[in-house]
Amino acid sequence: MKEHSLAQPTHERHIGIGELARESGCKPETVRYYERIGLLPSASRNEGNQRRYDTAAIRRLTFIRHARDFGFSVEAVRELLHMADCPTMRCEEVDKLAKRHLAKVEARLARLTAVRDELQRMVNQCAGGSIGQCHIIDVLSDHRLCHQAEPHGGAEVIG
Amino acid sequence: MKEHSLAQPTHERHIGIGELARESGCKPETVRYYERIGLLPSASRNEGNQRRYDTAAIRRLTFIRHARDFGFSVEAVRELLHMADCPTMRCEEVDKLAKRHLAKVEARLARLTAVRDELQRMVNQCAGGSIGQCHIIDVLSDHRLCHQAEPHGGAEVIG
DNA sequence: GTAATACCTATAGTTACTAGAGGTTCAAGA
DNA sequence: TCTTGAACCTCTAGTAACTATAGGTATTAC
Repeated sequence: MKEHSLAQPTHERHIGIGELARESGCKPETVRYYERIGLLPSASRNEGNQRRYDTAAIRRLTFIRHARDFGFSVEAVRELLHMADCPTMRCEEVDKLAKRHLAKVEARLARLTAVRDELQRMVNQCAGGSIGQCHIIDVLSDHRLCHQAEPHGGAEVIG
Repeated sequence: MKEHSLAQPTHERHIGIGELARESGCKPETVRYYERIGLLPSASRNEGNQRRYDTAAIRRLTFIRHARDFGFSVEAVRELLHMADCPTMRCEEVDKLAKRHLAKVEARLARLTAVRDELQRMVNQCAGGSIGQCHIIDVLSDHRLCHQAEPHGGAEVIG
């Protein structure tokens, strides 16, 4: 079965930061940022001090972007990268990280669904009069009018 | 029918910032922050320069927290407050704001659901071997293994 | 009176980037 | 070869919505 490492040296192709960014779906500033915070190793430079990347870098950045897209925090991505760099390690740790993350996503999903339902109710009940009789303002003003079973969590539910 | 204003002067009760925070489910620092950015008016002070609040302030802060809990941005809350302060205004604007927000919530919900499904698939397929054969690392490394119909959006999906 | 707690201001830190200023290098066309 | 425009460089500051810290004052309970 295949073994994957995100740091294999390859000599196939050397591209600039712009192309790397385009290929992995982010911006050059973000690539430099990831280098600064140590998610990407310091890139090699050409004569004119510009960064050059090989396919290993593309793979590593794609991994990072993909993990970020799944909602893993930068620190979690750092851990995942570290683990992916040790292919002989047992994968229980990865699994634990993924499961913990899944639990967070599910909690957030439940909360967001409740918010959606309540917003829908609010919007549906708007009769279109003056703000003095507006149901939306009512719901936002008075916690007792809220149909949600659970109390409101933090404001970070949506982002 | 009742009219609600968030700025009615009342003289029932005067409480400190700690109690206000407790009653509306946030921290004193947050209350001061809201005052600083103008969501709450400058509070009156007692002899010793400490903020005192009446029930109107409790109502206003509850409104703010509730709207934030629903995921409205601070700027949207500022608009909602402004509208709630004019009870004779037509409520179309509030309705528009709520509907726009609902659309955002629904988009986010769809995305988060897709992420949840993929995470679940990832976790379920973990056979518990070494990281070299770990399916989770695979999925994160290789975009082609991802079952999602839509391309990944930004990393801000989850917060 | 004293000690614990609550409060005050001002400033800096958080997350994960993004944007800007001001300057250098590269690639293509005339 | 020269020139122009895009891409690149570093460094610093800005974003959202708070949160935390430092260093000091006020209030309250005993």
